[in-house]
Amino acid sequence: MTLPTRRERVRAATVDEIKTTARRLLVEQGPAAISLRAIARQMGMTAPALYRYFPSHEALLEGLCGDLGDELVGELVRARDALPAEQAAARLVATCQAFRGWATGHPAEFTLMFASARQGGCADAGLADRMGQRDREAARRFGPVFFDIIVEHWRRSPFPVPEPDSLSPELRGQLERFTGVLHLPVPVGLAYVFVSGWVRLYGMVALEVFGHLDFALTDVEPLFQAEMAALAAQLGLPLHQPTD
Amino acid sequence: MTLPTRRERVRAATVDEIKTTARRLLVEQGPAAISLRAIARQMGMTAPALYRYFPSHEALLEGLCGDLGDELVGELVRARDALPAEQAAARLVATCQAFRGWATGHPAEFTLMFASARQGGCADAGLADRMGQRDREAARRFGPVFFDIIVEHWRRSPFPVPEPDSLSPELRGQLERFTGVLHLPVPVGLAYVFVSGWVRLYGMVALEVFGHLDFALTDVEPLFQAEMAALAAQLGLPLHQPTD
DNA sequence: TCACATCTGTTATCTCTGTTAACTCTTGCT
DNA sequence: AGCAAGAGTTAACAGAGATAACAGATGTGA
Repeated sequence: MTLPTRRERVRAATVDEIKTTARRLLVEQGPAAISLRAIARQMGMTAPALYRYFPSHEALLEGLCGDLGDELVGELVRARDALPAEQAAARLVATCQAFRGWATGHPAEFTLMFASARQGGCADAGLADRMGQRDREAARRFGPVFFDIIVEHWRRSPFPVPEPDSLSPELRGQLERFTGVLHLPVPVGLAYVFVSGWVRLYGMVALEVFGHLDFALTDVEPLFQAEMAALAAQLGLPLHQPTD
Repeated sequence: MTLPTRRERVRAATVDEIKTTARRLLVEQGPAAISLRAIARQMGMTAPALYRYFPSHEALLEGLCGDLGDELVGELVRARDALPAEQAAARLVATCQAFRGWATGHPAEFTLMFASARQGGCADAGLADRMGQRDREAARRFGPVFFDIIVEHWRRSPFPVPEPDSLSPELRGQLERFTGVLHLPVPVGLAYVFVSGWVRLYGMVALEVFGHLDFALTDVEPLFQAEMAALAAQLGLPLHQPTD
């Protein structure tokens, strides 16, 4: 654990400025505007200089996505810790609202992080690299945040979850492996509640940000509140949502 | 209603070949490979010739998305009509499975259609144009397909839906406007069931295609079957899913 | 203090992209 | 036959990512 040298410090600062500039271009002019030349121009540099900091344009975007992920996780944690640990259900709802708030407040960033095709599963395994697979661990980092809160709530005040027998063997096996990896002594039904809820949360937020709900709704807020109320009820805590 | 002239026919055929070629490039080499020059090369033409058929690269992608939408809607209708109209709940489940099947079978196409940011709602109204807003009516076309089936099922065998009073005034107002536009004499609760279900379906399929579920599941199929069973149960018809 | 090596930036250049203008040839109609 | 519209070409421009070769600055050890 040695101190960073002076060079390392200015280098880190430059890396940070590059990503900040890239993000400003993303927000102000869209993803297509994140070009090495534009970034360099904004910084008073020339494009090839950026290759001293990132090996490629794609690597720069990955770095940006990493920062965005850190920021989003920070928002979620902040929302969680704003409420006392005893009110775990309220914490979960607040964290969900923070997730939606960040996504709708930063649609360009959300799209960059979440709207890329999967890694495997295609007929051609290498296809994902050619498609915009930015942050392979985007959801890998946010899902667990919610799961942790759910587990914490369930420990404090257990609520009914599906019985193991009510799940198909294949699904139960996968969910058991998931909870097993995390070394958490919780019922599989809780994992199912989590995954099912994560699907609902992501679906609603993504549909809203991508504008795929405005064929029916002009404002997603009421629907979101209703779903949050349903979620709270499912967690055994009928929550009267604050009309913020 | 006049017959298409010979010129119009060969022109339509060329337009079709352009979109087919673009799609092949998309599937084989990713979205970045859909360049005018690559398309023209594959067709034995030069790039500027394509401007006789599409005013811009973006317009070409929009046209492609339109075709993909037609294909997907066709798949959904085919899945629906493969079952007798009396089994409306089974029809709905089959249509959902067709949706997932097409999305997972055509991840590149699905991403192109559904993973673009919204039109309005940004601080800057013109931002959406700079972001990849391809088919503004993508979801606008698929949602209603599912809603029609739900309405049909509800007419044949009404199942319990949320009471109007259980919905917040804002949400109820929006849902009433939605059903009102469609001139369908159905309860608002049915619209809520639809929107909520559409969120779950889209969320699950998008998470699967984008690879954002593999932190917990290696195969989404069992989860999907479970959710379909839950959906069928909600519709008043406990459906024993076929172990395909 | 001097010398050497590393780091950070430059310019020049390559191939590729979307796009436009100007031109040629073919097709179809009068 | 003649003429206009359509469909294709080549040439060119600005901008993209990426690489190589070069120029100073920075930091380190003799």
